[in-house]
Amino acid sequence: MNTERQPDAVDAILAQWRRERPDLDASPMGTIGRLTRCSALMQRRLDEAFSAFGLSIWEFDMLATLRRTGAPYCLAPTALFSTLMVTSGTMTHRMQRLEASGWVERLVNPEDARSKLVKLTPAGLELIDRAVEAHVQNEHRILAPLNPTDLTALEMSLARLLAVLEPGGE
Amino acid sequence: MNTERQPDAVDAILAQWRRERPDLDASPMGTIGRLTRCSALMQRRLDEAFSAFGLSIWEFDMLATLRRTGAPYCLAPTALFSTLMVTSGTMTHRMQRLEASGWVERLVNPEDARSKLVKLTPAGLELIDRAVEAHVQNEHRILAPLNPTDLTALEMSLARLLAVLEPGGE
DNA sequence: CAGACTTATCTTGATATCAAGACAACTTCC
DNA sequence: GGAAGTTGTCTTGATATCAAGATAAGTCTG
Repeated sequence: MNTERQPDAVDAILAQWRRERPDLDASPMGTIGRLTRCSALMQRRLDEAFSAFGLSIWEFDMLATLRRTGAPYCLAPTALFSTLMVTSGTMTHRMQRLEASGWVERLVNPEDARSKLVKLTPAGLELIDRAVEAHVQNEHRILAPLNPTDLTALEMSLARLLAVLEPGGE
Repeated sequence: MNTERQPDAVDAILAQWRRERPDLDASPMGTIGRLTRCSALMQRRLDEAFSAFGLSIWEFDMLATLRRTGAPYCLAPTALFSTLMVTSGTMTHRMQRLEASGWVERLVNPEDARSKLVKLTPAGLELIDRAVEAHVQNEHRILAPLNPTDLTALEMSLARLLAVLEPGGE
């Protein structure tokens, strides 16, 4: 495998730390710095596709989570905020916004009166079905510059890292 | 290289999409989903180290950026918000907070009266020098479960992805 | 079945962020 | 040197987020 590459912004940061704090082994800053930066830049690229549908990232995530559970596209708030890694208070706010936009509705939960279920409306279903197509196309476009070998290596490396980071991941 | 692994949360999401939308090739969702999730989980792990010093992530990032530029630990606001990928308004707010905490001070810029330079105070320097040590140790600890081969592969994959995503990256 | 505990959600108050616009200080170009 | 354009920062107003606490509904035990 070819290991040559052009220096990037993170290399410059590492060089600064080597000069200022030669006592530290800052190598993990390179890995983690690139992870953070890749993720931030990726979110911006993804947002470009969502905004064409008038959706922000969190709106897309909410609707997509409901969509992929399958008919009747309905979940309890706890399932949503656990999956999406936000607090219950944030979820309350999000549900109110999406309900006001007409993309979800709240239903009485016959099995637990503490919950009100969240369900995609027909308009929400139609919207997310179109948006997810554009989203997947956009993702293909973003990753297109990577050749299949590099893409597979990236996939595998991230899976390994995720296994290390995932709560309960051993 | 061993390519076997246990299914993770992202695999489950991909399986849902295959069932619901078999017409879509959702494979990039796996890569990008893991990237996003790794980054989010990583931020939480990093935050644990910062909070021991009473610092939030953005406070650490600000002080560390000033620290690694070397003496006199002084930058113009534009250099800071460009590096840290936030808006100028956010930077104004951050500088006010750090100044109130006594970790930075604002100086007249002799070369450009539109700027007031931001500089680490002695207290800020002392704090970030301690915090960055703990931070680097923490990063080593987080990545320790990865063997050297996997770590190198991750590093290389992220560098390639960053080159693709970085504005002006070709 | 009643009290004690647990769980699911919502409320409240504080913050951090951005977008857009205001404004003053620089720079360019006649 | 001065008008016109550019740049660097701050202000304003709207949002999204979290932590911590409140509240109501479910569950468990004796």
